[in-house]
Amino acid sequence: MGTTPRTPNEERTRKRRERILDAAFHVFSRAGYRDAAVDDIAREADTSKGGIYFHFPTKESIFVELLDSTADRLISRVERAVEAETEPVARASAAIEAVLGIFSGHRSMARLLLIDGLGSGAMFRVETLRLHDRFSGLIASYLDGAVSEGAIPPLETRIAGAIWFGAIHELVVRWLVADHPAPLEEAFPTLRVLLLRSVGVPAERIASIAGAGTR
Amino acid sequence: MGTTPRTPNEERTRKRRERILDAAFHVFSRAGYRDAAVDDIAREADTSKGGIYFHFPTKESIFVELLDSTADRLISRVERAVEAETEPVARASAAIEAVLGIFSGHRSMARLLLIDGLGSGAMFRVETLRLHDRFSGLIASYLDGAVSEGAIPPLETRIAGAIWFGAIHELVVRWLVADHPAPLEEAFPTLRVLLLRSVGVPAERIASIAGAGTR
DNA sequence: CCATACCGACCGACTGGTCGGTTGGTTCAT
DNA sequence: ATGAACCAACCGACCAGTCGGTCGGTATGG
Repeated sequence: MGTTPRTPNEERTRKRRERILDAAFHVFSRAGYRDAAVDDIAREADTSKGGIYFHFPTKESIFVELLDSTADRLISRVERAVEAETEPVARASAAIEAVLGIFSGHRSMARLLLIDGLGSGAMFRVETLRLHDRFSGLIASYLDGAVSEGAIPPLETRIAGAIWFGAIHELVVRWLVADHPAPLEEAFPTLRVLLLRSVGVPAERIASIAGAGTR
Repeated sequence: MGTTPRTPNEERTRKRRERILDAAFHVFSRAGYRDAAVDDIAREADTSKGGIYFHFPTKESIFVELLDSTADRLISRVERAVEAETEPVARASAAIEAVLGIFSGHRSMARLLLIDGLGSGAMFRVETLRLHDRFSGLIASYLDGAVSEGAIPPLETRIAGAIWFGAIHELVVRWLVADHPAPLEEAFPTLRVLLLRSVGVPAERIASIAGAGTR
């Protein structure tokens, strides 16, 4: 699509942008949006503030682009993991596991996505909530599938999606802020059981999926 | 206890502090911590910046004191609501309802407690997480009670507490940020069913409590 | 009853520093 | 040589915290 480097110059520009975004990612996830100075990003990207403002109109635009592309990547990875399963409850379970696994392997990504978004200003709150919506919408769609296949009783899947997301969010945030790394996957079995039970998956079914999912 | 006003001067000082805290509460919950200038608080409290710095050492100290006292009040209100019930599952249900009800009636309190805390800086993240801990610890203790009375099967109540808190948190944050007020209590029935199911409360018991709780 | 001294509470101008964004000039590939 | 890419220096706004000074009330003592 738009990724074809017509001239070497365009390629160079693309590389530079990428480098700035990478640096911004690191600085933001280390210091948070407010405390990250554009000069810091410039230093980390081996460029200058002016150089950055040639490629991006505002500091905010860097952050938004970073949030969006990161969320895109994350969601597509979850979707890919879920495609491996066919049965709706197993899909939901796979989604939970995928999210925890990805975050577990990318602490700073998690930090950026889940904590810094709410960082400051109405602007960001809206942006971050859009992100929450994408996730919980994804979950809700799996739950809708499970309902229509009769795997679980009918329920307000929008609310359930939000609840699932909130539960996962809280566990990840705790893991992020805790000093002791305390492996995130450790909480997965309990989380899976609670979430599946919450939407009315029968106990036997949970047990059977548990066998496939945990090891 | 310490509330005896020895001299009229002490009383006056106490009043002044209180007035500053009230103003800070309003300004913080309107603008967020970072965007709230101490001058703004001074204006709202009908005093001056110097006046504020006579009573408080730093801007941060105002915020922390505000967070703590607000959380204290909130938690004690929840505990009082829960004391009315004796049966452990009903207690948990009452706790959920109480939290939603209180937040519903105090939007700005909720905003301050749940959103602005994560606002900025590691300092605050720690402070806010302490608050999350208090809540989810409270929930965990109710769940422990339910487990020991045999009302629900054994489970990792710490994790379950975090999950419950995360679920509630997410719903409240959505309600806070949404433009349309969309009554918070509306989500309560779904939330209660999902949370109670998640910890293994039998369906009949949930139904019986539902009758007592919703109207 | 008044005058002097004193003090806690309070004020607002100022300081020091930070940081987003701009600008005018320079480098470099083509 | 020409324009895209880049840079260092700079600007202006903002803001937490400080400081010298004011003021209303209270205590003292004559």
